[in-house]
Amino acid sequence: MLQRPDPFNAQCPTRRVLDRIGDKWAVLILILLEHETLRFNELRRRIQAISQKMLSQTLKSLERDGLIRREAFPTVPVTVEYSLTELGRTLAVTVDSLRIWAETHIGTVEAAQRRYDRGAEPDLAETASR
Amino acid sequence: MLQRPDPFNAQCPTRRVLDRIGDKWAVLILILLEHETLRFNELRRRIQAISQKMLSQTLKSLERDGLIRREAFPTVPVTVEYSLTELGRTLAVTVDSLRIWAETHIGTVEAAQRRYDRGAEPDLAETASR
DNA sequence: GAGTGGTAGTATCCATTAGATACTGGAAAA
DNA sequence: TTTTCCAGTATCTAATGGATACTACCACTC
Repeated sequence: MLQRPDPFNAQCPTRRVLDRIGDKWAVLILILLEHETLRFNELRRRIQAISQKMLSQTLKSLERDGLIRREAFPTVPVTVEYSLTELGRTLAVTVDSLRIWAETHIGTVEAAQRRYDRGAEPDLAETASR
Repeated sequence: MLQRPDPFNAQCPTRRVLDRIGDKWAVLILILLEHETLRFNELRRRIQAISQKMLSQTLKSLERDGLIRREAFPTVPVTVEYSLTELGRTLAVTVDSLRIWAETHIGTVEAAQRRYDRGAEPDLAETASR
């Protein structure tokens, strides 16, 4: 390893990986595939408001990164199954903790948003001096 | 709580929260602020290739969500410090595990990409039949 | 036997978004 | 005196995301 990973350097590969992970559709797909194998249109129905194009694109990227496996069965019409690879499984666990965080703290976040939108200081009227 | 959180429903608030979290700039900012308080231009220098506009926008969203705190000091020129709130700190820990995942598995991901780009099956030449 | 719906996508176009660039205004450094 | 820094905003353009239509084949309904 030539230099230690630095995701804040735009050229560093870990940055590219983080950018991929930090993608809303990728996150949702990983979470969904964590517990079951799903087909293209099943994924589409589950992830509301995703377009076919984005689903197709995101699946392709995830496959390229070795995170998911695509298997096509020569049925009529063709059947395509998507599942996590071992690598993908390790990431899915991590990513799922984001979902858990969101579900746990959604109330606090929404309260903060209301406070902010009501037009004032988020916590205290603090504009300290130096 | 009227219904259980479902991030796959486009209307569910947890989905909106996940979308916010699943944002590459937000992820990087949270990781950076986990261990220190930083000012606007310091953040900009650290996060390579972020534009002022996106930094400004992302900071505003994170502040609105109650994840970071913005403090302005009436110096000349004005000094603005950004730090995590308690809520933000809980998220930063989770998000940082993404960075750790990326740094740990970057080699495997890059190998998978090379294999994929070399034009063939990612793992085995498997096109099973049914 | 015509129409509808399902399979897994691709192609195209347009709206939204991200990014590049220039600008603010006052002070300090070169 | 020109440049630099602070923390942004404003504007314009390039890239991206999303809506829609289409493929080709088959099953099912009417």
